Amino acid sequence: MQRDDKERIVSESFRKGTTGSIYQTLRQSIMNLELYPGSRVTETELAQHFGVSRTPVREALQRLAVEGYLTIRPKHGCYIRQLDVFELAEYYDVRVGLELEGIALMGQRIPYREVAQLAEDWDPQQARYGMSGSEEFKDAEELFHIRLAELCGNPILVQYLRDVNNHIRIVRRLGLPDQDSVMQTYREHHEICQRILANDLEGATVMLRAHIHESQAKSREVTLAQLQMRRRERGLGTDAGTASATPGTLPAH
Amino acid sequence: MQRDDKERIVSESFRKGTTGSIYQTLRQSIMNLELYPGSRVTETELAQHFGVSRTPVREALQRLAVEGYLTIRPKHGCYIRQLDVFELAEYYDVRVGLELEGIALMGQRIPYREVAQLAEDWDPQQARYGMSGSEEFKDAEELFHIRLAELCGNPILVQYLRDVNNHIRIVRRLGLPDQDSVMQTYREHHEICQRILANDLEGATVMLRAHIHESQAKSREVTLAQLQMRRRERGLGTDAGTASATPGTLPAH
DNA sequence: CCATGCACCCTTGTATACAACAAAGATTTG
DNA sequence: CAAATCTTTGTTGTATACAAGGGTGCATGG
Repeated sequence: MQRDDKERIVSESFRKGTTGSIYQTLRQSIMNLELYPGSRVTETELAQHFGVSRTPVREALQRLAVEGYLTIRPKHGCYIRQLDVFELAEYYDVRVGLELEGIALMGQRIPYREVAQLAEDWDPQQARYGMSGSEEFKDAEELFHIRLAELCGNPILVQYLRDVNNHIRIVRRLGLPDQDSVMQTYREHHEICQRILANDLEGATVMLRAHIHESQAKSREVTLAQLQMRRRERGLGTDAGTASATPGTLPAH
Repeated sequence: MQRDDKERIVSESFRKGTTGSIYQTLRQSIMNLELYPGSRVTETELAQHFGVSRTPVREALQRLAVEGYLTIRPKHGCYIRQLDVFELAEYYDVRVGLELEGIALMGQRIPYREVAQLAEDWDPQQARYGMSGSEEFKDAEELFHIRLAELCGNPILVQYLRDVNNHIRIVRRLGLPDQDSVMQTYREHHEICQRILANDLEGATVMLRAHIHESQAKSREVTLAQLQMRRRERGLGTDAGTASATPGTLPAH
């Protein structure tokens, strides 16, 4: 019937209602590292925190487990998924595979108009300097790659790319890029579009691959630094708070 | 902690227990087209059939929905996902992206021993003719691609490839290949390995791309034919049985 | 002091009861 | 007769009660 049921379900049925909001809140908390990787959460605990029964909490947790955000140890508890620098690097490589195939799929039928629009959006001349270091820039950066992939006309591929992005967004948001990085991103995005417009798909893929690999390298640094920092924080705090994620660390709803 | 939690969860926690067995059974039924695409199932119905309460059934359905095997219309029912030839083609293209990146990731560190083993397994000289048209051959064919991908050393990529395979396995099993197709598969698999061993990654990717595209084309024919056939069956049968999947169509447990 | 077995507690897994909502059909009214 | 509304029925969404299993700590014996 529809091509992207997965996304439909997410937005329509899961985002509304008790289960959906809990799922989303938990996912955000994991993303923001408010729920520290490796810490344990229990269904009862979360149910009390959200003021609902265990049922919707359980469903949200099940879903998060399927999607890889946490691990359910049967009859024992849920553990927030660990950040693993190697694993994150692997996600970046998957990104490369998907995005490059996206370019390749454009083949001869290049959607010039849309690519030109993207190129314009990322014209270094028009770079809004206020965006450096902001969340807004991170979102825009991620969106560029999604948009580009969408132009290949393969919704399933985009769906997978979104999934990959969900997993690396945690670290993607950690580092605040300096002005130079922002400008470089603008240049690279712009150049990639230009290559596509010039029918040089080969050149575009080479650039895109390099571009993602740069992000990969940066993410690696940032992750290590962040983990170090958090670990130090934990080391200083009371040891009791580290074993289980206290409900207080979750945002009030 | 571990790299492939997703797979771990599947095998450890989901496959055992009530929820797990129901999940697996339903998934199989969907794969075998025993639950016809588009038909509706209800939680109560399935619970009665399996002799359990709605809870485990519900969890299994939720999971199948997240994984894209069915669509949950809120407060209305679950619909088995439609087979869509365009969508299937898209999954094949994602496969291309992932598998090709897998080859690329081997880079300079080619695991010669393992590739050589694969090449030997698919030596056309040793082709077991009895396999033609058998389920065994389909499994082996799918496994070849997984094995090859595993050699790139990126478990996450393999995980995604497995997910893609889960979605196209439905149609992959439909057509029974003739002797010629089997031999051709042997030759191509063998040749791809040889290229890799000769350090000709470029050549290997070209071949692999063509190889998958052939499967894609075949799957397209087979799907169309199968859907036609099933539709004719449905047209002949009682119309009552088509609206909802009767429990009788599910395998006894 | 160490190993081993046991008991308790905590957490998940399942069953059941109830509430809310949507769709389809009956009924009423213009 | 048609259209709109109300009712009824079926289905999912949530809450709660109970069952089962595993982990930890303690006691006990060597």
